[in-house]
Amino acid sequence: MSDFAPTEARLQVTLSKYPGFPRDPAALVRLIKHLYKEIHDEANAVMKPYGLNHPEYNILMMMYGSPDNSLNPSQLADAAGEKSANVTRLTTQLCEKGYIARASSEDDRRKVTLTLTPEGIALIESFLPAIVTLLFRQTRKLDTTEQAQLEVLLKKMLAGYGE
Amino acid sequence: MSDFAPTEARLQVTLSKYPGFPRDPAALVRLIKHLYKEIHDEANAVMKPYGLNHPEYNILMMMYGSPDNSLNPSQLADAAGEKSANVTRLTTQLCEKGYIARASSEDDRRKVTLTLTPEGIALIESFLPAIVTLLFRQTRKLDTTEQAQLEVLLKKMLAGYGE
DNA sequence: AGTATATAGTTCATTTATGTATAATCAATA
DNA sequence: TATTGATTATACATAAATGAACTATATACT
Repeated sequence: MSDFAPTEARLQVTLSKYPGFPRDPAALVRLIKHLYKEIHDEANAVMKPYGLNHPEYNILMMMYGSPDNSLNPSQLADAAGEKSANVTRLTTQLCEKGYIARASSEDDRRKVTLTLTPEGIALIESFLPAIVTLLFRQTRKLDTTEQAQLEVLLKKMLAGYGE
Repeated sequence: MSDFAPTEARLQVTLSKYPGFPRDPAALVRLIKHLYKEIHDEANAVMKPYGLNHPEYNILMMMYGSPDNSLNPSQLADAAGEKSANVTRLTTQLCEKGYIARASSEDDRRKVTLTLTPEGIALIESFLPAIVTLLFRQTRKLDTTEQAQLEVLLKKMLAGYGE
């Protein structure tokens, strides 16, 4: 189990040295950091047998979450939280593997349309059972009410960014 | 403001294509991913004037959170959530900048003791006001009760990992 | 004591991510 | 319709992170 107690002890020490340090906000940020690290590492481990890593998984799932299985690179960057240069690299790899296809848009020829191929969709549906298992495992300490509460609070916190 | 609505729409589409997909766990994981990205980017921006990035900030703060301002590389790796090879690189940089000092332990000569220098402590205390401001800003949408609730729920979720 | 096993940390090769510059296209407007 | 200013995506150089192999020291076992 991931133990947060050492982090709390460090926050106490920090507070004793620098009394103005906001303990609770810092604890939240550190918790999110820890959780993200676990999520990232575990997703990487689950995807490895499929020859993918976590960012590639994200790219594929963002496209799968689109009604027509396709997005532009900039939409993908936004959806997956990747820098655009990184999206180019990741999608190039996925194209080379045959999971997505590139096509230049007709309406705006600056744009590129990326679409999941049938092989890409088949791949996604082959790894989704493992992902579903992972997601349940990662949230199993929270009942459905707590999950809903947590979602509300995280959304609220997210609303404080970039304004 | 960071908008989570597109993510929710994508989850709906995913659910329609693959009904077994667990909507709420996936939403939580994606929220944490988004939040971490914001935290990471904003911390990088705040630290840039001090010639540091987010991981370097973390290293320094983990040491500052220790009573004697010192930790071993392996403790640092654990505390900051970095791989040990990365800790070597980051701490070497911070040593070169004069913010921390390396010394080999006396009791166990395999171990290395990393300690904040007076310059390192002075640097930390010079950027902490900006960090405090950032932390308040990042959590300003949550009142103190909500922050406490969120902390409880995140800790509970974190407990589901690595068991 | 002597040998195996484990641990701490670093090094190095490779992979992954970022920032900046560039090319192509579009939109507005003078 | 030419010109200017955005926008979209990519290329390229640089930086950061990872995994695997390696060195040195400590611990356990017989």
